[in-house]
Amino acid sequence: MQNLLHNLNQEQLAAVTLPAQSALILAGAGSGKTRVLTTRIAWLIQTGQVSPAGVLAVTFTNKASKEMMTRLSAMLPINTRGMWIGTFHGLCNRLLRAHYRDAGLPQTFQILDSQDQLSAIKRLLKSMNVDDEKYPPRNLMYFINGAKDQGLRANDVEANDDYNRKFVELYDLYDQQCQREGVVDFAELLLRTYELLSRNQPLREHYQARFQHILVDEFQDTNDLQYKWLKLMAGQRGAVFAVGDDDQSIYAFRGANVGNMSAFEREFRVENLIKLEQNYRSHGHILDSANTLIANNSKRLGKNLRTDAGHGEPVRIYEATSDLQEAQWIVEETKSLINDGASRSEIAVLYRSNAQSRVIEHALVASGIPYRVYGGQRYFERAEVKHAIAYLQLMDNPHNDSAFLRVVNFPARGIGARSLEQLQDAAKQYGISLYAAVPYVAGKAGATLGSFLKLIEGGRFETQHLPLPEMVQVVLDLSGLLKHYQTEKEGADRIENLEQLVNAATLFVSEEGFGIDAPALLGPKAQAVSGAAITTADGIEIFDADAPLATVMSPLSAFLSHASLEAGNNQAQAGEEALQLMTVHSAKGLEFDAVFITGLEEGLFPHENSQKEDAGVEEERRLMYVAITRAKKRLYMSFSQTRMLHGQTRYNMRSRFFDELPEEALKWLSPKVQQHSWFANPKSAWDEAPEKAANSISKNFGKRDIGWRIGENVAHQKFGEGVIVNIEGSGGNARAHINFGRHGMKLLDLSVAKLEKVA
DNA sequence: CGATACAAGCTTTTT
DNA sequence: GCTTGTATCG
Repeated sequence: MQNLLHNLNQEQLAAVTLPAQSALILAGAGSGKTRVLTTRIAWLIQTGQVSPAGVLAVTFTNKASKEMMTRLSAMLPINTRGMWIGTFHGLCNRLLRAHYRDAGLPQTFQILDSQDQLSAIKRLLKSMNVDDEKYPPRNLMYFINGAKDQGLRANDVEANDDYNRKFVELYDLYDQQCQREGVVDFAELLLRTYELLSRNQPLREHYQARFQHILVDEFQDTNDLQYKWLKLMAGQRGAVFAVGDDDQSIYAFRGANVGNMSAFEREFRVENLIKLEQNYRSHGHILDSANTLIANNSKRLGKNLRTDAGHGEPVRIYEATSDLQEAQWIVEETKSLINDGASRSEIAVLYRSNAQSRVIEHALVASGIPYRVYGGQRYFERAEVKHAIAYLQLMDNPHNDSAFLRVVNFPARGIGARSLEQLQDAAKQYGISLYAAVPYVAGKAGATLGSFLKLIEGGRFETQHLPLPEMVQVVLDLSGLLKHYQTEKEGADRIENLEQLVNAATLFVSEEGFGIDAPALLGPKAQAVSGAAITTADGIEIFDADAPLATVMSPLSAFLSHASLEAGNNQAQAGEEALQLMTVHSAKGLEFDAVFITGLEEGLFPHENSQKEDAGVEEERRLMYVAITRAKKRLYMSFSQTRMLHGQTRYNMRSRFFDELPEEALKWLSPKVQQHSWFANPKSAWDEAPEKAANSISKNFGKRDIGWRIGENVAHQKFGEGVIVNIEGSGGNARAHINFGRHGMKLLDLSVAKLEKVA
């Protein structure tokens, strides 16, 4: 016990040892949040207040839940694998597998990832003859997910016009299609579980009694449904220990509701609100910058980070003439950091949007600095892996039409659009899956389809008693996927990825505790061995969704869930010591010795799409706050006068966030005010497109007489500072397009407008 | 049925 | 500027 609690500061200790009531922990960046969470669990168990089985710990990412289990294993001499620690989705999957009948799902229900969901929606629109120009599939997906994230079914959604009524109707049809195919999307996992527990009192009471302590990580990221889910799980007695930071709420765009924090405080009658404000990560100037910036937000629970480390170095700010030059500068600074002994993996380059990485990557390649970009394609999302998975899905649940369509003619086996049209007609006519409709197709098409059906059924028969990895290997061969890629020129990588799937299966089997006998648990027997059956007073039999997973689902079903729920690492290039490139969003939760925040320009960061709503800019500011607080020792910020975006050169003003930082913590590397001539940069115009450059230069020379230049900084009485983006006309008729940042783009008559030069 | 051409789109993202 | 998705040709 002494061991467990020593090294905690006052605030942390207070949080860890709170009584068994709901509590809210406001944990600032770098304040030891995960430590408090895991120590709390360990302390509860060690002091005998709860058994490991009485703890439910919920996170958002697999990474976070793994981290929690690892740390907990180090603190306690127990097997954490059996504990209920996981993501919202992972835990719901487990519950639904155990109670699939009550939840109204087939035992082998499968999980759609976002890709699958979108294609399912496209398929629905097509079969319903809906104009996908008028009702874009993507919008329908947002609509459906948005509704589900609020806990709303189609008939709960209010629609006030025909357009929305159509969306609601399609939402309903989409749900029907999923039900027919035995598939659920991510939001459905949560909603189904929520509905299951709302509806089924004995089941609800069972879990409510079981989980006396519920701990939630990153609480600020919960959406409405997750909040309701927690409320339901906790019941009247459960103690919810919520850890979060309202200043780091950056996922409102996908349904996260920071308001859940204050709602929680109220509705869970929180008596203990503890703030963790001691920061162990960043030096003073960096922290001051973060604090000063975030103070500009209005809706905050209120928190100020402090550090014992001194001021440290000032925040370095650099103004580049072009995005190209900004990248160049990053390379130079990185080189000198490495020269001074910095480790490449301890340096991060952050940007607001992915498109910005290209210029930087270019410069890095040219200079030979190894780097790693986060956010690329993930293992289970690769086309060839998805194909292999689709074969496995069909063997486990043949009614999954998405899987069927993905591989029915891949590798090519002569089943074209015409055959499929016949098949789809038959399926629609009888209201059955494509797989089930195959016997209804006559002629040659029917025969070819029939042989595909035999392929799947043969595969299932052949592999039914094999351990999972061997099953995967057989499917790779039988499907013809390996052969297909062998004949393809660039198939080597794909074959390697496919072979990797066998390894992934092996690893999965050993990690999740599916022993060699696991296939014996397939089918209805699975429940009989769980040994956790409960009979309630009303005689309802309940099987507790207890670990190991092997007791509630077959290895194949489990592996397929795993593939959907954990798409795998998204690090592009693994291996050596490399510079870290990522969006600010993906940097959340990470820390680095040195951090570059790049592209700090009005329109980019804060992003233009966010500027319409007030709440939008506040979220951008929180995003900036997250970015700043990633840095331990050194922080750079940069912006550029010109930037290529969507194939066009844009002239941006520096971000408003610079005006919200404490001047005394900053050091401007380039003069704060500089001549804004793009002639000054020999690379920008001349080298790239000689013709274009000549044009704009002659244009510019032509405008000399008006006294204004493209790219020049100006000030307007009403609109404030802006940049001249373009000049049209000449002499007394000259008009200028001026980007006033937060006031937008204006077209002003130069002979009339009262403009001042900003030196 | 497969390969190639052109148009449209384009913040952030985990599960 | 580049990627993605569909339309058309062979």
